[in-house]
Amino acid sequence: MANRIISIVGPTALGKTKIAIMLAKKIKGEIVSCDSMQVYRHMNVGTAKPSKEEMGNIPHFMIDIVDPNKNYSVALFAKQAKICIENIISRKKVPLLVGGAGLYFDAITKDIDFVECEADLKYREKLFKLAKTRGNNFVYSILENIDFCSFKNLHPNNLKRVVRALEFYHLTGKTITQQKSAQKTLIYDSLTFGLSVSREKLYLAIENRVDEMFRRGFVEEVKELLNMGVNKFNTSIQAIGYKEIMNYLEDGEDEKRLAETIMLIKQKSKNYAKRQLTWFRKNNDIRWITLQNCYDVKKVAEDIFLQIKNLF
RNA sequence: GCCUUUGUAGCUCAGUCGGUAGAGCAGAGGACUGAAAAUCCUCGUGUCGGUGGUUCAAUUCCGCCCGAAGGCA
Repeated sequence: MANRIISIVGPTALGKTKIAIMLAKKIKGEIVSCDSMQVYRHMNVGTAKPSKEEMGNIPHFMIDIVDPNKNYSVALFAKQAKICIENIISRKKVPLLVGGAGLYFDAITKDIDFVECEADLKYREKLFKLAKTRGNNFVYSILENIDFCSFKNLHPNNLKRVVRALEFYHLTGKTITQQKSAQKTLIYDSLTFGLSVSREKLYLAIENRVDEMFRRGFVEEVKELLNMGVNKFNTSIQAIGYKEIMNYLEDGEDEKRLAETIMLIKQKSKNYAKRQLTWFRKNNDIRWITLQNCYDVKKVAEDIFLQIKNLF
């Protein structure tokens, strides 16, 4: 029997973090963040990371574990998060997996088996250049004879994935398709709750959250990152908000452009929320909780508690 | 008051030498196995500002009206 964990997923800005903390207090839970950007240190405001006070005395894992000028990946996340979960279980506490990063979530709950395979940046670069000179279709066509299944599934313009599929074969001699089919049985049995609201309310909540981030010093946070030597090639700065503010700062500050930047960030966040929903909606194991009000965090925590209290 | 420019999709704008129109963004839906807050795919009928006129046919040409921007007085 797989180990039981509780998960809370859903689009950004619905209060997953707060709900998880409330729930953790009721069931002796410990939180494992499932977020691709909260892993970075010094990125607090823009990732809506919970503060020490908000965390209360609930232990949090997979937050602040890597410097923003270092590269991180799902594979590393999966490896480290599983260790965290094991430790929590061994302490007889309940692991609460919380976050909105779909692939990261699947990596844990579907136990994706990432074989040892570092990135080969030079090979990637070579393929990208090839695509530039000879076109996306040319690189795409290379894949046809190597991994026909991926070839069929990928679109030629999705260069990033086409290149990754080729890179994977280049490094391991196996195809991504072969890796996918070599699934193991699941280690964890996740009882997963998904949060949702009407699109209108979701978008409103996102706008409010972005405004709040700027009140809390989002711009200053980005400046500090730049001072630390973080640059546009770091994965961390690709987070929504960070790259936009970085562009804004490059041309000198100005009130009108700041307003435009804020608008842009709101827009990108909405686009992202939409993608998160697309990811989670296809997951049939999720128990959806439809919020009437985005700020009624307490009620949702109570609701989830009622559904799980008999399990522990 | 006069002159000029301008009014086309929710927004920014193309375009039609007269045969009722299309991009980007937004929006909606979808994909996703080592960058994933990334990357990518699909979806475009709108009184072409209003109203008269010319014409077989006007969003396109002409007149008038209304709105916007700029210039001259």
